[in-house]
Amino acid sequence: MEEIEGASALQPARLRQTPSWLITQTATLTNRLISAALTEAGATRYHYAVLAALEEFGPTSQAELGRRCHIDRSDIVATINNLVHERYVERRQDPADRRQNLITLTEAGQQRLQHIAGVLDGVQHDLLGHLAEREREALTTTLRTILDHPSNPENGEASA
Amino acid sequence: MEEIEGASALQPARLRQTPSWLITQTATLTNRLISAALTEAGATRYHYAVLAALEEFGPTSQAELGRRCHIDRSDIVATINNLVHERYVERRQDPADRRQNLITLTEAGQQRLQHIAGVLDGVQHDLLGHLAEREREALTTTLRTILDHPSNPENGEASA
DNA sequence: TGATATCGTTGGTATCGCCAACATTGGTCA
DNA sequence: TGACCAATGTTGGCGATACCAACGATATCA
Repeated sequence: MEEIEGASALQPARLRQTPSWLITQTATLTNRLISAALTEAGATRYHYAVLAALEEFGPTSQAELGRRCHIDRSDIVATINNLVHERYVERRQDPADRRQNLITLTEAGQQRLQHIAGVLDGVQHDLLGHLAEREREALTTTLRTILDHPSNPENGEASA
Repeated sequence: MEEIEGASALQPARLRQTPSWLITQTATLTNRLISAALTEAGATRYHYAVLAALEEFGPTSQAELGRRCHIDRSDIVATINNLVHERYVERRQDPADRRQNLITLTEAGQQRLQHIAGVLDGVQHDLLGHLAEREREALTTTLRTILDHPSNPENGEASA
């Protein structure tokens, strides 16, 4: 073992001083852990987002689901297809507006959501378990602040 | 305007209470801003990472660049091809170890790095400019802590 | 009625991260 | 020395994520 793997992996300081870089780097790590856990559970993050939205808001159209979860309409289609196939949601046309599909969470879908949430809790523990409680809270607060700021295109439009 | 775009985009509370979700969500926003800025500049994040590594560590082999920047060997190839074509780096075989290519930063590459860094600074300002200085520092500190933790596979291997 | 907008859907694009395989080269060990 | 293993660069591919463009069907508004 002439060369230790980790020892040669010193990152350029410039990258470690670039917050936006740190964010994406952390997200890469997070995604790796989340994907591994979710893949094992046969789910994706889109699944989790959609199920969570349905639980909280009840039957919702696909377009609305996309807006709430920041997922493109076209990606919602595949996600719903998948969830329908596994009987976690039901898709039916809205009689009041036949352009829309109303997506409904099933009982199995409700349980599915609980299970996925548990998986994510595990990942969260691996990822943030070593942080002080205050630090963890500060992190989520800061991230929410960033996401709610007008620099996020999602927020800029609403005028009233 | 019967329905305001932003108003219907209320995220499920469950997502806003899941730190790992917030991280990836923030990263998505960050990537969107970064990609837009970098695309306009004709660069990618791989370009930035590689140029930064070359500036800091001098001529480096492709494999070593990959390890330092957490980029796969195969992706380094395309990145270097691109940078060579634009004359930002030079690729030549290492006479001391003919398996390796030594990648060298050119003068133009140095300036290129400065330019990209400026672009990223702008994004950073849009993204984090509204945070208090202390909050921004706490964020980078926390993210570095997460990245340096053993939950990151990159850190686990090195034993000595 | 005609113009406009929304919805679901299909299909395509780009980045990113990763993996398998191969030939070349270097180092190690019997 | 020769056999074996490791590292490198390269090619090709895969899957997840995040988009965008366009279409037909439907709804709404002037």
